[in-house]
Amino acid sequence: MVKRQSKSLFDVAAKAGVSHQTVSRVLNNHKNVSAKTRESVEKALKELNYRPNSAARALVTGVTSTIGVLCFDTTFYGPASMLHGVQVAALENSYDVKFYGVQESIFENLIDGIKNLTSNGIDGLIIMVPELDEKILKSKFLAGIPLVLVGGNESVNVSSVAIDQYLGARLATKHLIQLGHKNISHLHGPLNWSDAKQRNDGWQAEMEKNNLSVTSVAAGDWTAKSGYLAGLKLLTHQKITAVFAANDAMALGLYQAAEELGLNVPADISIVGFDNSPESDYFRPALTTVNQDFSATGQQGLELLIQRINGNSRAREHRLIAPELLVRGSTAPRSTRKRG
Amino acid sequence: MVKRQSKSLFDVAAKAGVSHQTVSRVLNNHKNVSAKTRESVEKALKELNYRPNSAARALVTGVTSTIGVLCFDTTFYGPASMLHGVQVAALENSYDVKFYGVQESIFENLIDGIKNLTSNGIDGLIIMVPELDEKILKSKFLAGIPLVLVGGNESVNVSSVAIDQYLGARLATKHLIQLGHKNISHLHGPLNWSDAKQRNDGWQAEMEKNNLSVTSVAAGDWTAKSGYLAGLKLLTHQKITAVFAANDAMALGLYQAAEELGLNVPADISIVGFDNSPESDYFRPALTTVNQDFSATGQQGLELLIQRINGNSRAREHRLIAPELLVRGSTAPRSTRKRG
DNA sequence: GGAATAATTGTTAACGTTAACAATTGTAGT
DNA sequence: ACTACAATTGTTAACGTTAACAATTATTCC
Repeated sequence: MVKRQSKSLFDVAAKAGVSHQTVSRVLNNHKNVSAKTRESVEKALKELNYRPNSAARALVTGVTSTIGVLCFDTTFYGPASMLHGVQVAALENSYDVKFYGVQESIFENLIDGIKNLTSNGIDGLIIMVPELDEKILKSKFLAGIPLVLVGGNESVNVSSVAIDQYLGARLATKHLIQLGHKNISHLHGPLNWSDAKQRNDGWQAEMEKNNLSVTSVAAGDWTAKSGYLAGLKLLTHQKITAVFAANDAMALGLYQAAEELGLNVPADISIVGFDNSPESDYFRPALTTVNQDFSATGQQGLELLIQRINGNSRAREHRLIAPELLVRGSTAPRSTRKRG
Repeated sequence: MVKRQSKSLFDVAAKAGVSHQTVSRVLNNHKNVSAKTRESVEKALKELNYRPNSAARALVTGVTSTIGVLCFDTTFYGPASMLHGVQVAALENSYDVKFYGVQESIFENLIDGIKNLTSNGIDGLIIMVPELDEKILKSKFLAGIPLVLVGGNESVNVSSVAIDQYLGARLATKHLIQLGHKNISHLHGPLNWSDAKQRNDGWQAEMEKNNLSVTSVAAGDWTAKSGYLAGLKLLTHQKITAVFAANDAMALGLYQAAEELGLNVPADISIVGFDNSPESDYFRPALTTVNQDFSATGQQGLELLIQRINGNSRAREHRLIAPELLVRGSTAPRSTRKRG
């Protein structure tokens, strides 16, 4: 509780022989400060190693130059990269970033996080969690706070940026269909995650469009292990010739299961992942996957938030960033040879 | 610049029919508030949806309940996990976390980050970057700020927590030696990273202790790709029977190179990684690697920082957390059969 | 029951900054 | 030189909180 006493405007003012307000003017680049005074103030500023007290500034202006990020607490590649994107973008726009990570994206935790972040410490908030109850957005704690949803959740009344998961899933599925596959499983993530849900929907839509059955699904939890376990079950079904996994880690687990079952990827089984994690190009075979531009997402999320903070646009905006399919070595035309 | 006008203590006080100071007492759990007034104040607090203004509080107390984290801006598994560990620990101790990520850990960037973080907005600082010039720690901007180095850097005058990279590297190397390998390469990370340096030193020390040559080394940049490229060169040397890679991603790249060169892991080449990334157990073969307890590191770093903030201990403390070797499928006794 | 003391509440000041306005100084035009 | 106006500087107040002290009310003890 030792108070770190740093120099105040008054100290600088005394040294420069001016009033504290003049020092403030120099600091904030106001015009109407004569070159001479500006110079002597800047000299004093430097000599005293003055740094502004952000709390005092925030108190009087109501502006903190800090944005809050409510995110899910994980090191999964996808969420971590998105977070990273926001952070880089914030820095470029000289905003500070305050994080609050929830271990589970349930109502109470999210509200706690929002309460914490919004106690006047931030100018705006980015919410970036796997699932989001619409009720939360109506919370009184969010009243008046510029808000942007990044990474998956949507709501008519709130600006948002997301990568089009639905499209990504369709691209992946379409690719498999074009290779001649008909029995295509989907290994989805936790369906309470909006990303998982949308990838699942995309797969389903593309399959149905081609009159293919959507009965073969398995549930994973994003981890390689869950992919492996699901794979052991899925791949014993003779008919399955391709699996669309909802992320790269689970796809890796599938590789392992395929190997144990004596199946070759891609000769016997084609596999598509999602995320384009940096290692996926070095899986053997290299993984066909869906690339997402996480930094663009972060960048644009921040852009929208700054718009809202500055009140430049009254309208809500919803942006969707298109992902792209990267075809690599884990997918091949459906072979006619019998498995087993 | 729209000032979000929230309720102040005075609004609550008026509603409850007491003075603002009494409300403050209720908020801060002071004793000597009668049950009756406390109750009515709490009612008013709730009805008005009061939330304290942290800027005002910080201004008068000098305490922000926020710690700063200066870190390297990356999504590499190691650094990202460490960051995650700190964040979780901070939340548990009800500290907020402010991040500043540098793209390159050079002097100017780090000083910028320190300036930014320390402008009175934080109670203490955790520095967690790949390399750290001792000069930076002497910077006037750090004067008086509780400080802890986490994750690799050390300095006599500053508390620190790190995972013992040197020990980890020795464990990995020793394991290979015990399996009978003699020509053991090391694929190191960027040697300006203290972690990379220490892993390299550990490998070297263990090799020399056993009178083995330390001439076969290659340089990577932590990515799988760099591991692959290095592997193509390293593994063409007939004598090499084992490689210790400085992280898991590079080890994965080595797998790929080995495969292309027609070498079997582990029959022809044993490979050890470092990090125990979640996927490493599903590399084929599963990767023998060194596990690091990142969350413990974050936890203890925060613990030390809180000690310094509270002034409980005047002495600097240096903690080293022991990593452990996980033996999996990528290492095997040196085979006597000829390669090629 | 009255004094002494403890418990509770209120009042004023302070934190360091910016905003609003007032005062001063400089400059240009007649 | 004198007025009008612009440019520069200074003074005071305010942001919302806690700290320090003062004032009041309740309790205890003889």
